Amino acid sequence: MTEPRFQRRKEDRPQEIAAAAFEVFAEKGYARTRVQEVASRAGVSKGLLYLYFETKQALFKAVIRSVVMRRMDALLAAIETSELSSEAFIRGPLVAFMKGLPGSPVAIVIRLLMAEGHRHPDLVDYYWDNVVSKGLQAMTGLLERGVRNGEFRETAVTNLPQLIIAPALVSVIWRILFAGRELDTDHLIETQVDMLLAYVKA
Amino acid sequence: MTEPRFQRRKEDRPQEIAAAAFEVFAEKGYARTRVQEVASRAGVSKGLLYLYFETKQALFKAVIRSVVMRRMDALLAAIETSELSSEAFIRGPLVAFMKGLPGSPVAIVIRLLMAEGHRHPDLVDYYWDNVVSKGLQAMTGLLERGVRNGEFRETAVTNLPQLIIAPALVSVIWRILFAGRELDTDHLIETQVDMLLAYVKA
DNA sequence: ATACTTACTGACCCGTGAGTCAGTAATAAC
DNA sequence: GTTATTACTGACTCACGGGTCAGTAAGTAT
Repeated sequence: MTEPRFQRRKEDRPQEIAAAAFEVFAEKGYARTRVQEVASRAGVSKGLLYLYFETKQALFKAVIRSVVMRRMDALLAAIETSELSSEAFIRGPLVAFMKGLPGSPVAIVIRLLMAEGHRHPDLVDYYWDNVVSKGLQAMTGLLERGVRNGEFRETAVTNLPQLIIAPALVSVIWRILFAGRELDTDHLIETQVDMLLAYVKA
Repeated sequence: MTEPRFQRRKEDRPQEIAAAAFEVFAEKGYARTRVQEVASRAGVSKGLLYLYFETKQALFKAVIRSVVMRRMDALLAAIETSELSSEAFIRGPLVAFMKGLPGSPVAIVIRLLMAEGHRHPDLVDYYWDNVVSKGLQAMTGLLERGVRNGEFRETAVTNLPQLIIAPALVSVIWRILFAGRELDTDHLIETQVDMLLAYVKA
C-alpha cells in the first residue's frame, strides 16, 4: 500500500533536470533562476541535482549546449545534399527555417547568451563554432554555388549571409522584447529575400 | 588644514550616481551590479544613493530612461527639417547614424533591455513609445515623402523601416556577443541600403 | 532473509548584498 | 559666535539562495 517515496532512475535524471532547467532559465534568466525550483520542476531534490551537475553554472552550460546541438544539423545537411537551385533553396527550405526561428528555443538561447554571454566566454565560443560559423560557411557555399550555376552574377558575396538572416534576427528580438506589438515577421523575411535575390540575380 | 570629509552637492548627486550606475550596469548587467559599487564609483556612500533613489530597480529605470532620452531626438528633428531628398538623407545622415549605433550606449541599452525587459514592462513600454515607435513613424514618413517626390515607386512601404535598420541591429548584436570576431559592420549597412534603394527606386 | 551499495532526500550552513538608521559634519540662518 | 537644518556616512540587519552532507530507503547480490 505504501507508495515508494521515489524511484531510482540514474539514466533519466540528467535529461529531466536539463529539461526543467531550460524551462526555468527561459522564464527567469540565469540570475533569477533558483536551483531549488529547477529541482522541484524536475520532481527531484536539490541535493540530487548537485549529484549530476557540479554547480549552477555547469547546469546552465550543459543546457545551452544540448539545445544548440539539435537545430543546426538538419539545416546544414539539407544545404549539402539538396538538389534544388540556390534560389529555390533560399525561397523554400531556408525561408521556412528562418520563419520558424522566432518561436523556437533558439530565440531563447539567443536571449540568454546576450544576457549572460559575458561571463561564459567558452559558451560563446561553442555557439560560434557550432552555429554561427558553420551556418555562415554553409550559406556562403550556397551563394557560391549560385554563382557557379550562373544563377547569380559575380558579386562580392562577403556579408550577404548576414544580410539574409538579418530579418530573422530582427524578428527574434522583436518577439523577445515586444511580444505584444504586431509585426508580420514572415512578410519581413520574404521581402528581404526578394530584395536580396533581385540584387544578386544574373 | 583638515580636508573636509565631503561636500554637500544636492544638485549634482543624482546625475553623478546615474552616470556611475550606467557604467556598472553596462559592465555587469543588472543582477551582478552591486549598489555599493555604484556608490563607490560615484564617490558617495550607499546611504546617500538611497536618499536619491528608492530602490535598485528604480535606479535602473532612471538610468535607462536618461540614456534613451538623448539619442533619438537629434535624428528625429533631422528627418523633419532636412531639405535633402529621401535617398540623399538615407545615404547620408541615416547611414551615419546607424553606423554609430554599435559603439553607442544604445547598444548597451538594448542588451540590458533584452536581458531584463521581462521584469520591467513599463520600461519596455517607455522604450517602445519613445524610441521604436517614433523611429518607425519617422522612417515611414521619410519613405512616403520619397514616393510623393517621385523618387520611389509606389510600393508597400510596410515593414521597410524594419528592414533598413535590420543590419544595424545585427551589427549591435554581433558586437555584444562576438566582440572579437571581425565583421565589417559599415559595409553591411551600406550594402543593405544599396539593396533596399535599388528595390524601391522609381 | 541479510548484508551491501548507492540514488536520493531535506535540513542545515554561511557568504552575500539590498535596504535601514542613528549619528556626524558641512552649510545656512540668525 | 551659536543654533538649526540636512546632506551625508557607514555599521548594522536580515532575507535569500547556492552549495553541503549525514541520514534514508530503493534496489542488488548472495
